[in-house]
Amino acid sequence: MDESKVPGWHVLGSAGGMDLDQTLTSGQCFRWQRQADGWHGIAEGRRVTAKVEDDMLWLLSPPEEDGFWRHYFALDTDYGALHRRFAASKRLASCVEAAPGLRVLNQPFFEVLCTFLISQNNNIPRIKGIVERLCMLCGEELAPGVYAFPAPEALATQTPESMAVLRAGWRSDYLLNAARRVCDGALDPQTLSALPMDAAREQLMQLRGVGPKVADCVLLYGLGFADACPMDVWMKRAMAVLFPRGMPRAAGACKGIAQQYIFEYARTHLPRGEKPPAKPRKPGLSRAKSAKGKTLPREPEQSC
DNA sequence: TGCCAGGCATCTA
DNA sequence: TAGATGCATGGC
Repeated sequence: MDESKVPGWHVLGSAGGMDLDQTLTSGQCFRWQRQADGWHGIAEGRRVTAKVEDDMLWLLSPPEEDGFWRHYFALDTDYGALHRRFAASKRLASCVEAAPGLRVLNQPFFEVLCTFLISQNNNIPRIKGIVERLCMLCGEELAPGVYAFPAPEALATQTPESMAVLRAGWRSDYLLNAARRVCDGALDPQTLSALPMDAAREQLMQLRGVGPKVADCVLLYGLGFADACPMDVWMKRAMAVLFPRGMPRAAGACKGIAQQYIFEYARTHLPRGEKPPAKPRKPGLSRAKSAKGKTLPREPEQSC
């Protein structure tokens, strides 16, 4: 037996201040569970248990998968340096203070696409439930009762009838269509990654069920477009973090997303020591929310 | 029990 | 073109 393939606890590397609780509960991923021995997760057919001790990231996984997880956890991004730069901005410093251990994960494209299609007009507990049922329906069984996220080919063979068990509502059609577009080559992550970000966003939005929000999440989490965060989106999210008064019930999730956007925006847009540009003035949030009287209250501007 | 959710497509004025 | 509405389901 090849000993190198035996899963065992080992150090992947310095955690660099990463906090798994903050990162894995921020709403960017949906297949992690906290258990007594650490965080249990599945990505791209790989199972792992992860924990941070003394700022070292420990994994219980086959060592040959270390490269995958190093990329997944973005261990090569120097968040310490980022945080020092953020200190120049009151806004960013507030976000860092709220969740200094938050990191943006690099997740598999198809998993991100599907989970964020599921996320629309939905809440996180239910999103997780639908994702788990989807994996049980057509994902590979990695261990008794443990399923990988479905491959596009496996999902594409499903039907609206077979998808009914997901209880995902109209989102099932979006999932089927997305899987089939990936399978027929019309949607290819490598091609998308090679495009300029705006072109990649435009192509994603050709997909039924993908609007600006879902497209940006796929660009950011699933395609490595770290700057998939237009200024107005960034500022909307920042508002939710810095001015929580009047936030809807999902404030926790909103905060997580806000911080992720802020980190990535600042990382790619702010030259060292430079202040972020002024916030453009925009009307409130989405039309639908305004119509329902759920618009976040506007707050006075803060200079950064 | 009823509101609302990490949107989006479609309809209407 | 902007605003309104409906969509399926379940968490809270």
